[in-house]
Amino acid sequence: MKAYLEKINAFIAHLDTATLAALENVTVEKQFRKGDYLLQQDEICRYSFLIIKGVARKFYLQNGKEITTELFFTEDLAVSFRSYTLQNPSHEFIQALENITVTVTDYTAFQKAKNAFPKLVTLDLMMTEYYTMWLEERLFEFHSLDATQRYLKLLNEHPHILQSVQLTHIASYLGISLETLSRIRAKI
Amino acid sequence: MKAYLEKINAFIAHLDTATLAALENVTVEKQFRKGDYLLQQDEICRYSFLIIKGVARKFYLQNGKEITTELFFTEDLAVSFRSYTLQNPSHEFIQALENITVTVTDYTAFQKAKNAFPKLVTLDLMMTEYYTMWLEERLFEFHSLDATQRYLKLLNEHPHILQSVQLTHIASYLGISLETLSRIRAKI
DNA sequence: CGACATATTGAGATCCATCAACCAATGTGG
DNA sequence: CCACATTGGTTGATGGATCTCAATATGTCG
Repeated sequence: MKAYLEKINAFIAHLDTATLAALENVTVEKQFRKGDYLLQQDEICRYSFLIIKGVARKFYLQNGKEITTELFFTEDLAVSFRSYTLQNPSHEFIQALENITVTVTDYTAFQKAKNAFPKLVTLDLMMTEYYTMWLEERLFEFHSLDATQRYLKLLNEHPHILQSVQLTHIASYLGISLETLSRIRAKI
Repeated sequence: MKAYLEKINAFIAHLDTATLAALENVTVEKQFRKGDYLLQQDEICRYSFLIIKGVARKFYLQNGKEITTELFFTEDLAVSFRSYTLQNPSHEFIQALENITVTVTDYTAFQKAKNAFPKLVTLDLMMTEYYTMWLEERLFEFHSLDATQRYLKLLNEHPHILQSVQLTHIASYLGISLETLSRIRAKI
């Protein structure tokens, strides 16, 4: 599946200059400071954020508790998918966990660019497919792995995660309590 | 989100005749009998199956046990997404749970049609987005709902499911044991 | 009817959550 | 620079949700 990311990057690299220019035209580089919100609940997700450097997370509130649903690392595209796609108010937040650098793409501008440059539709499709496969993988984890296995898999995929994401968020992301995570770690 | 399905149908309804013809050219109607496999493990998923009538399921094997990952009803598109997208061998099966009618679309033919008729790329994107939002919803269920809540939600979304899907498959789909499902049902 | 698949029920074990106490590191105001 | 609050993490005790195994019941179909 990592291979598919390379395919996407190759696809971008081989775009004609006009399409590439159109793509670059709708993106801006931007910085956020640790703790900043890239998106707040009830806002419409009007931008996608490609992480250049740093870590962010996506979460929502359930009875006042934060449920972390996704962690974003370098090369990940941070959006609230549903809000972005439907241009509806989001029930999710996106927050920088460190000072981060991102390239911001405006939804409306990108849609217009897609109309003018059809290859961008293909690109959009490929990126969506990639996210979809990732989601299926994550669903598999919840369906078939216990807490320890999920933690080990995460560690395996992101060996340096402990340096940038606190255990509270990791536990929430794994769908377990902080205490359980702590005990899992103690046992290893 | 149901609204998005309508948007997709409206999009299809308003396609120009040439594109529409191209779309119809790559699909065939077909029947399967109860128990038949639309896709087997290790096969490449070379077709998508739009369910016209009947019910099917997708599952994989884990230590010889069948884990049902998705149930397909009328208007659903039955594919092993990853296998279909990457044209890799599938680790999933797709099986008819009743005698079903589907429209089969050939992957390669559809890709070619997309090259000739760009609006089909947009259609593909929309359908993928729809599936993606569905996946996010399902992930939310695993992340935040207990077994009883998941069952009630499923019943609510598919009131007639008990007539066509046996409890064994429903339990597996919900990520719980058959016994637990039986007890949940007894309590209601 | 007999046979096989499907579902229910009971008992015990296991995983994980919750609540509470405690600890360590960090930061802040006086 | 110290006292103390705050945040993040650990550890212990207990209970609840769910699993597993086994026995029983209820189909369903040749």
